[in-house]
Formats: sequence, structure tokens, C-alpha cells
Amino acid sequence: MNSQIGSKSFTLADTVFDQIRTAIVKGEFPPGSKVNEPQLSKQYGISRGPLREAIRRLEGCKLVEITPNVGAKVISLNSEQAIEIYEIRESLEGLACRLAAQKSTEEDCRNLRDLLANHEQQIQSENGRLYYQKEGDLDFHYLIVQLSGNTRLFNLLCDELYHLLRLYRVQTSSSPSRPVQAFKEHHQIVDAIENGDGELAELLMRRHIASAKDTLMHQMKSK
Amino acid sequence: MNSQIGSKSFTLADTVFDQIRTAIVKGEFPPGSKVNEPQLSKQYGISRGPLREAIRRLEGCKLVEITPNVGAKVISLNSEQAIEIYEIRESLEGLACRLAAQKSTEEDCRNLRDLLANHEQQIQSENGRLYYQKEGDLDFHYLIVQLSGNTRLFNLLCDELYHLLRLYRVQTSSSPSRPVQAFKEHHQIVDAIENGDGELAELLMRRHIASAKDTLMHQMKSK
DNA sequence: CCTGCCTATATTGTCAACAATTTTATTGTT
DNA sequence: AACAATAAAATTGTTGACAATATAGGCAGG
Repeated sequence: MNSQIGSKSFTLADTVFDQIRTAIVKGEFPPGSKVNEPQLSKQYGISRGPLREAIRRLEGCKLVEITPNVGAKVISLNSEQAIEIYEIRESLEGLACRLAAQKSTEEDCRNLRDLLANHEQQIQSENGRLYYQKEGDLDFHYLIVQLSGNTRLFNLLCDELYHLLRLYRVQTSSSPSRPVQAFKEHHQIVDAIENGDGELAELLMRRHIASAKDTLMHQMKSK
Repeated sequence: MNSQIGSKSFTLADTVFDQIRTAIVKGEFPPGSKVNEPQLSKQYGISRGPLREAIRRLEGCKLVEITPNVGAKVISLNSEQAIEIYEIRESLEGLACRLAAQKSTEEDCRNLRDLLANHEQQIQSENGRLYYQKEGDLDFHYLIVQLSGNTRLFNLLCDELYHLLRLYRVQTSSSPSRPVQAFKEHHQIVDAIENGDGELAELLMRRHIASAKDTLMHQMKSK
């Protein structure tokens, strides 16, 4: 979640980067709104120097867009862009699954099962169901990407794409649907990983994400 | 190639970012070498403010690594990391191919054919062969990613991953091998795209890149 | 000769002021 | 009232200076 674990983030630029990123992803800054440097520098009690560095990092994460002499504004994702991201995610998480199936140990698989079992328990209550829709699904994907062992893939997905998708959900106030179906699919994926069947694991994960993309495209057209 | 085409890049931070990035990718800054702010600010004739913003952009591209209170240093890619990148590239260019096959027009296909024909001509001379190894191959991949129509995918591959791979080649002074074989495969890929066969196009592209990855892994083990 | 500590130097981090540009407000004209 | 030109304000871009931290070198003690 937080990319500064372990390394005391001394510099102001880095801490403020984290704070602003969290605020953006939570939806506290409206999409398309301007990033006002004097205002933010007052708000966070720092000067504009490190603030501008933080903004440049946000630009790198594609969370803001900078126009020279005009400034930065929070990105606002339309459905087409969200679909672009889903396409990439489908591809990359398929890869993650394949790699995870190839190199995951028995203990890794136990951890995956435990995670799913945990989620299953929490789903009993209405609160739990809500939780699963919002965060539980992501936990699962996080763990698999981690098991892939590809550090760069992990950074790409967890430090960039997931933040963007979360932002999109906040901006459109849409919640991931089909929780029951998704749950089944998660189990199938773990089965494939447990069997070391990379091909199948990849296929299933791609389908899993593609169906989320399809519902999104469907919602889009019906508007 | 240059991400500032069309939008006069007024700010110093952006122009210097481009200059330093080019220098790094060309190998003018040795891998692992320190990025000295006073020195560079003199060299480029700017103050440290915009320079630091440029460095933060480089950090976003993963071309430098910043340690708080110590500074930035040019990344040095080892073989494991290069393989990680190849894995991601394999996945993403497979996606690009599938999308390109789905939506490319007759004219798009003609352009692809023309590009290959051009390369074929240039390959006649020894110089040409060298050219094809170094740049021609990349041209082909560029065009396909463009045809995919996925802007974010284009940015991810062309603005980030390709630069990293180029850097790796420079750092290890290795040149892409198997030019003849690669050429055949390119034609097969265009065939699939022309037939609108996304599945096959994806499969072929993934194989094409996987074989490049394999040679890399082979070189790695033999050392 | 090596090790650890201390000092001196260099580099990074931060700030506040100034210049350049854009945005907003105002005025005058039709 | 609507529009254009102009003036004022706000915001971004840039700079140089200062503070905090890390690095390098020298010195004393073993």
C-alpha cells in the first residue's frame, strides 16, 4: 500500500507525494481539478520546492497531468481510458498468474487458500460482503502478483495501475460487481496455480479480468 | 521518439529531462554512476530547482534511483532485471498485436508491409543488416503498438520499457541476434494481423519476444 | 599499519524572493 | 448588453542562499 515502508521517508517531497496521492485516490481532490501550488504548500506546511517535486512524481504515476505554465490537474478517467487500463491489467495479471503457477511453493498456495477462506468468512455479513467487494478482491490480486516474483511487474501493477483503477471507481462511484461469481473464479485460479498449470492459470485470470472489463463496457454502452 | 513533439517544451525541467534521458540511454552516463546536481546544473546551465524536477521524472521512468539525502544514481540492469522486463514486454506486445489485428485497416496493413519491404531492402548491405539489428526491429514493434489504438499501452511500452531495454543493450553492449529469423517472424505476424486473427497474432508476437528472452537467458547461464 | 574518531568538505534538502506567464477583472467602445 | 482591449492579480517557472546530511580526509591511539 505505502511505498515507503522500511525506509524512513526523510524528504518532504516524498512524504507529501504519499499524502497527495492518497488524497487523490480517495477522491478528496475532484477529477480535473487544478493542483494549486500556493494553496497546497500552505496546506501541507512546506515550500513550493519539494511540493513541485512531489507533483512531478504524481505525473510519473499518471495521476496528474502537467501543462507548462498552466500547472497540474488531477486526471479524470473516462470509460475508454478505464478500458485501456483493464486491457493492460488483463495482460499483466495473466502473466503474473502464469509465473506464480510456475514458482509458487506449497506454503504459497496455503496462504492463497487461507486468504480466500478469510474472505469467505467475512462475506457472511453484509458488511463483509461490502468489504470483499471493495478491498478483498484486491488483496487476492496483490498476493498473486507478489508470488510471480517479478519485482518490476509488482511495481507496475501495485504502484501504478491499481491506484488508477481505484481512482476510476471513486470518480464514477462504481463498485465492482459480481462478487459471488468472482469468488468462484478465484478458487479456480488457485486450483490452477496449485497444479502448476501456468497456461490455465493465465487463461483463467485473463477471463476473470475480461469479464470485469465487459461489464464496464456494457455499462458504458447503455448510457 | 521524442515525447515533446508538437508541444514546445518551455520549461527547463522538461528539456533537461529529455537531454539527460537521451544521454543515459546512449550510455554517456555509466550505469550506477552518481547524478551530481551541482555538476549537472553547471553543465546544462540551469539552477538546481528545475534539475531536481527533471531527476524526479527520470525516477518515474525508472532510469535513476534516488536515495534520500544521498542522491540519484543511474540504474544498472542485471540480467535478471532484463528478463523481468522481457516478460512484461512479451505480455504487453502480445496484447498490442491482438488489438492491432482486431482494428487495423487495409491501409494499416499496407504500411506494415511497406515497412518490412523497406527493411528488406536495407538489409542487402552490411550496413543495412546492422541497421536492422539496431533500429529496424524496433520500428516494426513501434508501429504495431501504435496500431493497437491503446494510448496508455503505447506510452508504457514506448516511453518506458523500450528505453530501459535500449539502456540494457548499451550497458552490456549486446546486439539483438537472429536477424534473419526475426525477419521471417515479422512477416508471419503481419499475416495474422492482415487476417484479423488476433489470437494468432498475439501468440506469434509472444513467441517472437520469448525467443529473444531465451537467447538472453542462455547467454546468462553460460557465463 | 590499521582502526576509530573528529574535522572539513561537498552534496542534498529546503526556503523565500524574483521573473515570466497566465488568468481574472476592469474599462471603454459599439 | 456584448465585445475587445487593457490593467491588475494570481500562478507558475527559476534562481540563489541557507540548513541539514552525508562523504572524505586527517589525526590520535592502539
